[in-house]
Amino acid sequence: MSTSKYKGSEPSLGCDMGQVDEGSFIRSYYADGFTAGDTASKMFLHEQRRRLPAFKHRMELLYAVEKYLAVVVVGEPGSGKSTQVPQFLYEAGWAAGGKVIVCTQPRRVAAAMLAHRVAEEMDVALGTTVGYSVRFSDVSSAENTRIKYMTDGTLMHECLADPMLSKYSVVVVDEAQDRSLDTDTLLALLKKIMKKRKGDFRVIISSASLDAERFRGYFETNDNTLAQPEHNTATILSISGRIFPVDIHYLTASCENYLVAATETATKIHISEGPGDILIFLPGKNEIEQAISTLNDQIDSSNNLDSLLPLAMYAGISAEKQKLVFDPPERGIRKAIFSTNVAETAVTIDGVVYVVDSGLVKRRIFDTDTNIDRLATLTISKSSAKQRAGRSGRTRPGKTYRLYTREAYLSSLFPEHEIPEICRVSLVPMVLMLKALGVSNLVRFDYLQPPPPELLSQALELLAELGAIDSGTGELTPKLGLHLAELPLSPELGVCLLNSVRTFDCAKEAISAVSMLAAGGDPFFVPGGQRSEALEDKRDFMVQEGDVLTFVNTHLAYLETPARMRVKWCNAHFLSHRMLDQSARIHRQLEAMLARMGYHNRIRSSCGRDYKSLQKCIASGLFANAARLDPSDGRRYRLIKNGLVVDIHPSSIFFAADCKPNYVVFAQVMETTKVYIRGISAVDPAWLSEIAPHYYSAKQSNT
DNA sequence: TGAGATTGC
Repeated sequence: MSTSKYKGSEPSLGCDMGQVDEGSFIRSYYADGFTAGDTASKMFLHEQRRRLPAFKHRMELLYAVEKYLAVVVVGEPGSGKSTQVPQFLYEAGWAAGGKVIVCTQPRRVAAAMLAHRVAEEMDVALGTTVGYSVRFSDVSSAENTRIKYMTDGTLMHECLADPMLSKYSVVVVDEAQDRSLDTDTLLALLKKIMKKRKGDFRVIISSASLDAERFRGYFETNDNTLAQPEHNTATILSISGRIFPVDIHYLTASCENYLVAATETATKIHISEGPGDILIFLPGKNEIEQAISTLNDQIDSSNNLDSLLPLAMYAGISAEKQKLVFDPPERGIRKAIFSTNVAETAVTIDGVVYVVDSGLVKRRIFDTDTNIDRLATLTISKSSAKQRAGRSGRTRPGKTYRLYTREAYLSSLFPEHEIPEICRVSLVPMVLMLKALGVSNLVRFDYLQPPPPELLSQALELLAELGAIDSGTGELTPKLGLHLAELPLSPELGVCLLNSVRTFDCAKEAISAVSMLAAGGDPFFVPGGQRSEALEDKRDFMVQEGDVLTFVNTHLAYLETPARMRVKWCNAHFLSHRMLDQSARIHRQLEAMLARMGYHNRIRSSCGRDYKSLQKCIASGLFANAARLDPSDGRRYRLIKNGLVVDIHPSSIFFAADCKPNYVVFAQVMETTKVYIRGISAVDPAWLSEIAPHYYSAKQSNT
């Protein structure tokens, strides 16, 4: 790199290499297309397996699992731990007697890909000896599957039906360093199970970073009736990875505008460095679109940037655009992929040799003073920065350009780790799960890391308001509370759903409403060039009662469209097929769950044109999210619970309406550029006190 | 009046 802005490089950094490492195998699986029956490829796979670093530690691992109840495996990326550890356990007999070895992942795709890979290595059909089970797709057999990949959320929910996880002999919790709320909750449950199952159960915690001692200490117990020969119950095992060096470059002085710096760095890499794609980490979609448009202008006005191709990558991007990101570029073309942190862990893009890191991320922060989520742009942690850098060295030595100084990086501005979710998100799902499993004292519960008390009390308060927790005993209410723990929904939406079959007889519409809100709401997209056409189309679906009924209308129209026509239909109406497809899957799952809960003869009930019962049903779950039009202003609202002034989100049908309803309930409130409410439904204030007298008699004085 | 990070049951 010729630029003088950067200096020095750091000693090489642990990062991915693997020809067969976990992350990139989906590509080898699909692209190379070698099949399990092919002798040459079988030998190739076998040979690859033996070359993995994990293979050298096979005996050591099996010895540790024999001797200790909990083993923390520290394996660098590319070590093969996620594919090999379950196979070693299987070969050593841990699946004997019909027991199952389960390996959990934080993300669905990872679970599916790993199962594909391991089935291939073991030369079995997927869904037989090796399978996986994630939301919406169970490719496993209750009789035959011995190695099962799952998401940690799925396994956690299995505890409701089988609290001792009695089918399983070993649970491998992979990627534990992610510290998602589900992972932390699952680890706490596994510790309880480990103590109760007296020696016939093992937990393996697999983590990439240096949190090993925390995990080991957590699983260590002094109960010497549990451990085999010694008094230890937990140990640590390290597996080295395969490492390509990554050169890290820092700015010599902090930059004023990171977007300008990002595009400049990309063009300089393009002009002065060898082949390889560039991955640029930016905090959000807006920043990405802005950087790409700047870069496109530069490409248009310059002769030597012809072969640079800017692309965008973020979670909500269309399948079409996503394909461009993953497909290899044409010969002689270099991709410059501007991405959010999806590319940090969730997806792997092959061919990346250069990384440009803005050092920023957008993250949701829950403000316990106002009970409002804020989407804030924050400095990443040092472990995130290392993870991002590692993305440049997956296939050969790489280079990473950090758009901040080395001094800044080493300072406390960049924290060592991300704050784990248990300390910063709503704890409602965890509280429901623990209560459902009979944990009565949540404050004194044995967590891996105790959550802040404000978050715990906020969750308990909300659940009590909704009637899921008995405020006298503090236990889950027998029917509502337990059902809410089972449903894959926020408790507010869960209450809407259950009330639709219990009281309001509008299940058909309510399932649609809840599925749409659970899938993220707003299915309408408004492309820059075709604003008026898109808004015109949206008007056809609009219902004046509000966004939620508009979503229901759209969802029902989608379901009535024949499956093979749906993509086309969505494109023609400026609707997100991804979102509507997701809500249709949720819809099917919720119908099935209601039937299993004994409401099978109520799930077809429909309110038809009687929108009032549907609106009341929505309000019955969202009553605490109520707002009143500010009469002095006529376009902003005040939250009834705390008087906070909020704005209508521009995606709402009420945003541009001349006459706005006096009272509304909403599905979400979040502070971005302003405090916005979205997923809005008009209500009659009399319904609120009718539906939730306990809530509104107490709060009356505030309004 | 003017807009969005990400994952999961």
